[in-house]
Amino acid sequence: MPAHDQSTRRTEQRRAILAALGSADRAFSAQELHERLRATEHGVGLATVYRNLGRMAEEGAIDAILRPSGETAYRACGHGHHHHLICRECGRVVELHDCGLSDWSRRIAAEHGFSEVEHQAELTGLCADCGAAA
Amino acid sequence: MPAHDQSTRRTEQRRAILAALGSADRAFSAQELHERLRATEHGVGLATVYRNLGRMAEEGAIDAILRPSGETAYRACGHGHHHHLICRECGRVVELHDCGLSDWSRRIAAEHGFSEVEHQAELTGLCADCGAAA
DNA sequence: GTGTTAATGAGAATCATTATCGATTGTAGT
DNA sequence: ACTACAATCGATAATGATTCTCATTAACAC
Repeated sequence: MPAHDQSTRRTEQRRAILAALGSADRAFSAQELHERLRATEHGVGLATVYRNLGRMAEEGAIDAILRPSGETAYRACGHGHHHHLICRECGRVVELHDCGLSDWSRRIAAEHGFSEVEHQAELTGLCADCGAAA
Repeated sequence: MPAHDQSTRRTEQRRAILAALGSADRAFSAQELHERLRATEHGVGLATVYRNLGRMAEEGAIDAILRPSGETAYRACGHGHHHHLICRECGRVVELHDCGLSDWSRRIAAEHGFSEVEHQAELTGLCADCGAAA
């Protein structure tokens, strides 16, 4: 009889990736994460890091943050709609669950005849530590 | 006697690029622009397209829009702080000079001890035409 | 016109990301 | 515990966007 399996498997690598993301309060690109994991016990292949980050982001398990440079960084986030406040010096990320854009977004969209609007926003600045150091 | 020149030169290519951008109400990636210019009178080299778009964006002459895929698209925009409302079907872009985010942004930043905050926001949706077609 | 030098263009190089494919390894069923 | 088999892995080739190289071209001050 065939083993009719099609669910997501719990692999050592996926666990390592989630652990690494979960223990940090900043976002990592696939490359950075791969580098970081290489130092630990069993390194994880680069392709595997990409695969898993991509999948997890699709499933909504983690958040994808598009950097100005064009690379994608990922972060373990709380669920639900939220935005990010990112320190452009150290990369620290603060989750903002208090979204004040819905009204503005809806109003603007209506004014221009747009439907099914979604908004995407990010705040960048210097966090308390980095701002003091400057 | 040395020709002590160091300002930006008015080249045929730069003019072509600006003209192509100015005549459209949507954003183009460097590749798209290069493709489009190849059809015209004198084509413009890909490297030149990249160089000029990059420079113009730096100088603030045009706006850079980061697509979800990671590529950068450029558009001739009015000056001053503004956001974009983009149709995710046809790519049409509407400039929003009415920014309702400054207060929200400042308040959030202050709450978390951040300084020198900047915000970046984009609205995506279906424009009147594309929304009707769906 | 002439000289200087920024700008161009064809192609090589780089960087992030994705695809390939044989070797592993979870897991359900025994 | 044992087996079967597809999901996953990992090394590496391939892709796609962007940047760099360098010889050639062309703006523009004189």
